[in-house]
Amino acid sequence: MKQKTIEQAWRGAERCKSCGIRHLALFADIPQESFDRIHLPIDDITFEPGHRLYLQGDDIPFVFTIRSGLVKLAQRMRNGDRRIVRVLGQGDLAGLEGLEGLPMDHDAITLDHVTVCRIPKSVVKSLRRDNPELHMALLQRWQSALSAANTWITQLSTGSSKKRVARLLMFLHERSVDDTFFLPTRDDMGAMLGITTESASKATAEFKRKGWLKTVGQNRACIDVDELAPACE
Amino acid sequence: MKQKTIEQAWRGAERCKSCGIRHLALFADIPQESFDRIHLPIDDITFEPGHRLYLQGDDIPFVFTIRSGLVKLAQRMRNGDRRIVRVLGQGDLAGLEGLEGLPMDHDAITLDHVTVCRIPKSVVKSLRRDNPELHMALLQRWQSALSAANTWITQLSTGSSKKRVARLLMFLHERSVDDTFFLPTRDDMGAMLGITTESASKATAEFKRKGWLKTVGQNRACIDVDELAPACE
DNA sequence: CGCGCAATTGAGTTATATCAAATACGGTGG
DNA sequence: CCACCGTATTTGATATAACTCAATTGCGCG
Repeated sequence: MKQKTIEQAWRGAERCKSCGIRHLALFADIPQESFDRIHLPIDDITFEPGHRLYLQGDDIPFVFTIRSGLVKLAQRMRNGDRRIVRVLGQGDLAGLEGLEGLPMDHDAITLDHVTVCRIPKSVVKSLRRDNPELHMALLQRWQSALSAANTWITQLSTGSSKKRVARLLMFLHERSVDDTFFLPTRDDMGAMLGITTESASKATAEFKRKGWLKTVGQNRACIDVDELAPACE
Repeated sequence: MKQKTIEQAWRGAERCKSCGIRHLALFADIPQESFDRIHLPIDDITFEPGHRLYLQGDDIPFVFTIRSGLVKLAQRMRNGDRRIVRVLGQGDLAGLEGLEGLPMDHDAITLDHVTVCRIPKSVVKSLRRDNPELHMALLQRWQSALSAANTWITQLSTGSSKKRVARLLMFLHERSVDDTFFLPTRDDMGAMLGITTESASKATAEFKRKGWLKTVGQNRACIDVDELAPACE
């Protein structure tokens, strides 16, 4: 269970100006001049799969923008069961509740190789003071997180196990940049869908047998959307 | 299917100053002077059970603060299934996504008798311009909505049907002002928990037989918390 | 009193969980 | 390079829980 972290810190907000996903990122509409006033460290960091950005109960002084890769948000319950409540992808924000001074109510763990921007709370707060654009951006992030949570409930926690797996595959497919996407372990799939590992495996295996799902390399896959769509209901 | 609405509009924001749940409401920390500058209509409205505040797809110019009673948020899926994604109570906000100019992604329907404040978007926006307190309040509402959504997934969409019902009863109990609380129809319980009406009924009936749940009048009930807690796991 | 709706209950079916075993796979060390 | 080992996945058999369908009961209201 060794966890090695590869950190490639770029120290400095000037990188934000030329950010490749700036249009998706938190500071999308912030004018250049605002950046010039920042001298606080915004780090660009790479993590390998399984890295914990933060854990339930943590009180962290950062917000993370996902630049690439997937991050799972999981809650652990008293009895030891865990449930993945959401998966974040490119452009999503992790650790928003920290801005309100609240401890995290979930673990945030990388699924695959992930690059993030780690932004100190203080930067967000100081920019927020005089940038209505950032405010709007924050509210929009919050809103999209909420609507994603709704989707998670209606699409991924409802219906037969086969339907849930089919919908999860579509969900992952839609969020992918190329035609392949990250295929979670059956264990994680179960935790996302509220079913057992075995049920997730049986559904996945069946889709593979039918040729609707093809694995590519180790952890990636692609789907035949037209064939799989009916299975989503 | 006749819907009668009892509207008792109080026209005028000056009522906010003396609002009984001001400490819970959206404008909790807004200074008095700010209110004095508002001459836009904030209405105090009473609805009977089953009233639709808004429907999925609607584009409404209001935000609602729940003053009393319960409101269910439900999403309808293509195949006709519906799922209740959250229940709002005193102090919660409904229709937040309208502030971002988005259409509603769910229905908001009163469960019991409900009183709300109906606040025009324009009021929120104009107050937001120069009131950092309102910004904070909005962000906090959003955050608590998100954390409620997480709870909904981990507590009410996971485990056996009996566990889900038990957790729902605890959830409703905790949010009630007195020792009794609103008991939803078995149909709504099913839509909240992702189980069938019959399964909800069987669990409810069993708890009643065991004396852990007692119905009070038509739609209300109270529970023996100590007895029911173990059933939540 | 009887009507209509909601809740409850029961029997039979089906899907999922559970338990157990076999297989595939990647990484390690000889 | 290959054999081996630990882990993840797949598969199967069985038990159990939930769904489905149908009938009955209970209750408020006209």
